[in-house]
Amino acid sequence: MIISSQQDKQSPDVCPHNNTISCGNCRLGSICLPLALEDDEVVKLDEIVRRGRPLQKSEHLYRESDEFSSVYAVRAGAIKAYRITGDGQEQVTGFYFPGEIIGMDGIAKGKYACSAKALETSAVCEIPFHRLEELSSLVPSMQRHFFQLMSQEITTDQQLITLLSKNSAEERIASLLISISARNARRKLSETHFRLPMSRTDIGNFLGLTVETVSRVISRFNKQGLISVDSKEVVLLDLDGLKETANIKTEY
Amino acid sequence: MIISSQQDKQSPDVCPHNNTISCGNCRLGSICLPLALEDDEVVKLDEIVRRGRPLQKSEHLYRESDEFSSVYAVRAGAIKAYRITGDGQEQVTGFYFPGEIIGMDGIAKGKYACSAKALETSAVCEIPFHRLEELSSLVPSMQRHFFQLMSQEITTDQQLITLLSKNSAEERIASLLISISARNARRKLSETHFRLPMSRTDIGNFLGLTVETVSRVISRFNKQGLISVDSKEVVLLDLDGLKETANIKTEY
DNA sequence: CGCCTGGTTGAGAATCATCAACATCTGTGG
DNA sequence: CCACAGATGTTGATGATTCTCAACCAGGCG
Repeated sequence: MIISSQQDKQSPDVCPHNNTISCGNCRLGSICLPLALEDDEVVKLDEIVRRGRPLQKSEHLYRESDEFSSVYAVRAGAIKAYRITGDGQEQVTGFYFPGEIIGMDGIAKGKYACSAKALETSAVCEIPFHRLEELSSLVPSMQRHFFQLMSQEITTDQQLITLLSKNSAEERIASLLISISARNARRKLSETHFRLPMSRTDIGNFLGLTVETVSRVISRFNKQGLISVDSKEVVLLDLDGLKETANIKTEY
Repeated sequence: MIISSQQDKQSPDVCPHNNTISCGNCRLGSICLPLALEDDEVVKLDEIVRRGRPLQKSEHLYRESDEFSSVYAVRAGAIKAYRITGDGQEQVTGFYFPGEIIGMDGIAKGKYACSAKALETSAVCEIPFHRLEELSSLVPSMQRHFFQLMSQEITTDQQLITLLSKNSAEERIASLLISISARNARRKLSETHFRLPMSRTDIGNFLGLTVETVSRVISRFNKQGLISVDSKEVVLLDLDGLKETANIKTEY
């Protein structure tokens, strides 16, 4: 019932009642668990999930080379994963929205391969990995589901590889907007009106572009009437036109 | 004992005695299974692994959107994984050498997300996924190992993302050479003398460069005395210099 | 022998990075 | 409440890296 042992005076803007959320009644369930689990299996999952205090903006969930112990389901907000290159630059490897799982890169070596940082006030469900392994052994559909989640991460990464390798600045940025739009739609949010939680710099570091190029392209989309931008608020005015300029198979 | 029911007149250049190889005596075991399995567990694994006929050069192991059924351990040769982009270009997502596992991208959707094609005469061990799932449920260390393999694939992809996003043509090509060198070393082969199994075009499609650029950079490395090239045969003359040119944290 | 694929090399063009100036936003302290 | 500093974003001018187009060469196979 009381989750706040390590929480204390730290949760200014999240309703404490949220702590009573369980996987059974979480409205993200269908995204984070697209799988048909039996009721008692959901209960088992619930027992291992830890719902901690919310993360403030720019707070770290974990850091590169921290000891790996858990994967996390994003419950609210937005998280970016990034690594620092040999010469000190930041490579953003992904943005994670509610219903998505982060941290699976840590399993291989027992240390996280990326750092994870909140882009805005966020909440996550911590899933201790050794408990998840136990549960996966007992519940085949759980094991299957987790294999699928990891495989999904692989194919997502490969789409990004293709994007970076083959597509122009305009195509990359259009693709990102479409991806965010589609992920919003999955959560029953507007697929045309939303707020970008990340900075232009983050977008550039994700898409392999400089801030200036990101800014220019977004301005251009704005002038062309494809989108309407007010700092981080975006309206996709012409989703079809945007998909055309993205020039990729859009399935996400 | 007899594996060749579907094989017949098809294995011209592989010694038939190879068919007696088992996971227990495979000299790649320590790469493909870095994990301490008990003897009886290895036997169980052996029972589910299918060692089929060899693949001829440019033969497909599977194709994008084929129904997913198995992952494959490369036993000999080299395999490339690739996908075709919306506008018909080829994006190579990885090269797979003996001891490495290919096909895990198919788990998420039940269909392979890439095609896999032999770059030279190759042999693979087929591991039917549903059998692997069963075994993973029974043998915790097996489950753990497979989670780690998938996680490894994720971090490898993320390294490629970083390479594509932040590094110049020279850095990318130097990195690829170093990666191949390191993977050879892991297999107790020369880390300085080897044959590139893939074409210049494949390298370009992997690294997000045109053939011309690949060719030019390789010629330049040759002139600079970093390497010595004779078509596909490569000698890394100055591994340290190459690592400097690569300018990345080289861990693979 | 000659074709065809794969590879090399050159010249010019295009995209994006760099450098620089300036605008805007945020939050802090007077 | 305003002023200011620092961070973040925008816009412009210039330049470098890489792509494109084109010609040419080499080797393998019918």
